[in-house]
Amino acid sequence: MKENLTIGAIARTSGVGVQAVRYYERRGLLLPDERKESGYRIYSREAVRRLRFIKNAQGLGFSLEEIGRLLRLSVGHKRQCARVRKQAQKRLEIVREKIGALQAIEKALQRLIRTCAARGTTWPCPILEGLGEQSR
Amino acid sequence: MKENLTIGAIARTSGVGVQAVRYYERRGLLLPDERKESGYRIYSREAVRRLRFIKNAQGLGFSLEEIGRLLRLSVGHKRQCARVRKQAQKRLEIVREKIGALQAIEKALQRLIRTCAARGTTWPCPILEGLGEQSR
DNA sequence: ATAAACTTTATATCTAAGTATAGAGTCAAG
DNA sequence: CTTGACTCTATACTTAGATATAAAGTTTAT
Repeated sequence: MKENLTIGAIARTSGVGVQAVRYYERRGLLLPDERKESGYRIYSREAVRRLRFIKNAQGLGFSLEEIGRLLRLSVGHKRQCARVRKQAQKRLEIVREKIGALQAIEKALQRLIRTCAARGTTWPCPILEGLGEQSR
Repeated sequence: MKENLTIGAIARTSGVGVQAVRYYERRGLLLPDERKESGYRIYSREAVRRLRFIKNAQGLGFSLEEIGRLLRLSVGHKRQCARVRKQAQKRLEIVREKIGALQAIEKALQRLIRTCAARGTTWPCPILEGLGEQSR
C-alpha cells in the first residue's frame, strides 16, 4: 500500500488549512516530494513531521522567517546545533522581554482599577483622567 | 496670543506622525476643533490631551477599537465609570492570559535548550528533534 | 458515466496600525 | 515675491500569516 499523501491529507492530519500548506511552500518551508502528471502535490511522512515542526515552532513564537532559518540549519549533513541553540536562546530572551513588558502593563492596569474602586462610581472617572496624563 | 495648533504641531508635541493623526481622525478618535478656510485642521490643547490618552491607552495594550469605545463612554454628560472599569478589567485579564501563555513558552524553550546543553554539540540536534515531535 | 470531492493556479482580500506617494494648495520669512 | 516648510485629499503600500474566490482540471465512489 503505497502512501498517497495529498495536500488535503497532510493538511487534515496536521490541523492546518490547505491554503496554508501552499503558503508554506511559497515561503520555501515545505516542498512536496513529488508531483503527479496531473500536477497534484504528493508528500512523504517526513513532510508531515516537517509540517509539525513548523506548527510547533510557531507555537513557541518563532516567525516563519526564523523557522525557515532553523530548517535550513537542519538540512546540511553537519547539523549545526550551536547555531540552533543560539536561535532558541535569542527567542527565549525575546519571550522574557515580552513577559516583563506585559507585567508592567499589568501593574499599571491594576493601579488604575484600584484607584477607580477606591473612589467608587464617581466623576470624573480616574481611569480616563489617568490615561490623559502626560506620561513621564 | 491665540493658539494655532496645526496638525504638525500636535503631532510633534505628542510624538506621533502627521499621518497617524489623520488616521485617528478617520477612525473617529480625534476630530479637529476647527478648520480654517484653507481646510487646515486646528486643534485645541484638549485635543492634545486626547491624543495623549490614545497613546497611553495603546501603551497599555488597548486597540484603537477599544480606545474608541472608552472615548465614547467618556463624552456623555454622565461619565460611565463602571463600564470603563469593566473594560480595564477585561483588558487586565487578557494581559494576564498572555503572560501565562508566554510563561508556558518560556518553560518549553528552557527545556529544549537544557536538553541541548546536556548533550553537547552532537547529532541529531535535540531542539530540532523536539520540535518535530507530535504535540499532545 | 456521472456526481462529489478534491486539486491546480492565480489573484484578491483580511487584520491592525499605520507609512508612502502624488499632485495641489497655503503660509511665513526674507 | 519667491522659496521652503507645511498642509490638503486620495490612493496605494507595508507586515505577517494566512484565507477566499474563480475557473479549470482530476480522482474516487457509486
